[in-house]
Amino acid sequence: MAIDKSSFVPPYYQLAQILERQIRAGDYRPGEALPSEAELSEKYGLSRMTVRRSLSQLARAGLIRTERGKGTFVSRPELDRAVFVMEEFHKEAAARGLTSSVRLLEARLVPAPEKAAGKLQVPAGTKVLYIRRSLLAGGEPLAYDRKYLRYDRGRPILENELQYQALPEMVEKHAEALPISSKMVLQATVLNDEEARALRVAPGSPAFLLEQVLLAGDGRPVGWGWCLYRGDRYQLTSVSMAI
Amino acid sequence: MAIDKSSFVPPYYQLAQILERQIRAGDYRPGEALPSEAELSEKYGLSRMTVRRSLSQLARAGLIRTERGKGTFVSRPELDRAVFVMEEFHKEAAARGLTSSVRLLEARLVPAPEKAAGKLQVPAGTKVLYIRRSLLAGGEPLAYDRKYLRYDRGRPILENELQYQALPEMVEKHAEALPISSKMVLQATVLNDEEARALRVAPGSPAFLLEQVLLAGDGRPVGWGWCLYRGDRYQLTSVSMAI
DNA sequence: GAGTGGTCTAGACCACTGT
DNA sequence: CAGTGGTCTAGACCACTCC
Repeated sequence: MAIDKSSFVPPYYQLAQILERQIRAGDYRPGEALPSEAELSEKYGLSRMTVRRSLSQLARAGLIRTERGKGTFVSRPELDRAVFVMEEFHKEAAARGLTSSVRLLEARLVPAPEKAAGKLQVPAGTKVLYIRRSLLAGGEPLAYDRKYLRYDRGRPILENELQYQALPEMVEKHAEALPISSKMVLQATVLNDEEARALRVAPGSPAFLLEQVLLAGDGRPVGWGWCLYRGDRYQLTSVSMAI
Repeated sequence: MAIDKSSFVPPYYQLAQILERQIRAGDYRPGEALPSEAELSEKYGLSRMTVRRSLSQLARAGLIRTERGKGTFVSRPELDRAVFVMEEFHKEAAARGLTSSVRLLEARLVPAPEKAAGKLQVPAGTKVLYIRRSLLAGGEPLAYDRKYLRYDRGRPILENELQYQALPEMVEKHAEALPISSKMVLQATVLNDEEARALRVAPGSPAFLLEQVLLAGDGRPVGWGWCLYRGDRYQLTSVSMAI
């Protein structure tokens, strides 16, 4: 096992692959130390910086862990730990080979209800933009989205926009500050009558409840809402860190 | 804004923080180019390698993106994208300040039912280890776990172990191959009578359904099962990439 | 051709853990 | 003390993009 410097695959990546294979094959067991950076550097004819790049890649993937002054050790795999990634709606539908569209059910300025006012940090009763949308994938409803957005500019809302734009762009156009980050909470729930009707399933059906808060660059909340994903059509798959 | 080389914070990290602040403050807008690596190197008195380290940190966090031959650009924030991390049960309970424990409800060798046999890639009827456990947090059931594990060694099962050990260690001791990775699928569901009884909630209550497949280093399945998390006691929170 | 990011090197100094 | 990983440098060559 050596490094092919004429390959298109850069040496740091080749070494990372070699070490990963050795770890997966059990040549180095969990808890065991890998050769030191100096030894790897000497053995594979690479500079220490390049060796370190390979190792940091494996460390990011969770295969190894380094301890200053001691060495580099194979990690015990964290089998009961999982990472789930939820992509943007249209992107995810496209990845699954489904046509996706958004149907605007309602969009108007309303006095903020107490809960929304609290989440948006505005006085209760402040005029905010309320939006209800149905997200369709493959012609069938997949999710039902309700959101409150701060709205201070006085720009007219174009229905056209709301139907085709993702939420971030809507907020960018109509809210007072540009959202720069979002905080989400995912829960399991069962649908009430109204929600079940919107999603064309039976009341009491399971669903994911995704609560979302949009934050401006200064940390102020710009939007808040929930999106319900049909339990029979939506699931999350754990991702494994790639090296 | 300059780099303090006498600080305990390494220069690459200081520069990453400076650039992050500037991006969040809107000094560089989404789509705009950052100064080139050579310019940053000159301006902050750092070598290009060090500048690159700062930039790759910001790129990993999703704030910027590099294009070879063109430059480094501020990313449009992906507000509708979320990453959820599910930690190992005991770790998560501890993080929430709850005592956690595991109650073994059942553990015996059974002929593999058809579905389990398929998932484990063994002939139907092969003797496999079947385990039912209740995961308690703060004295109350939080999750209900059922698993099938390949079992070829013939070692006796100690109840003791099953109650206090996480699944990976159990498998390590009792299955024929060491699991090295796991694949999980997360769904929303409603509980049937048996599951609701185990979790001490009403039938029809919402729950997360976590299906888990444990894989050996060579990719062969070693274990398969589902774990149900009470919807009223468990939720996932999106993590933002830290620089 | 000039400018960009992607990779690599050889050497240096440091802080830390072990003996 | 010798050995480890953590950081930094100055320079080099490359592939790519745009003019």
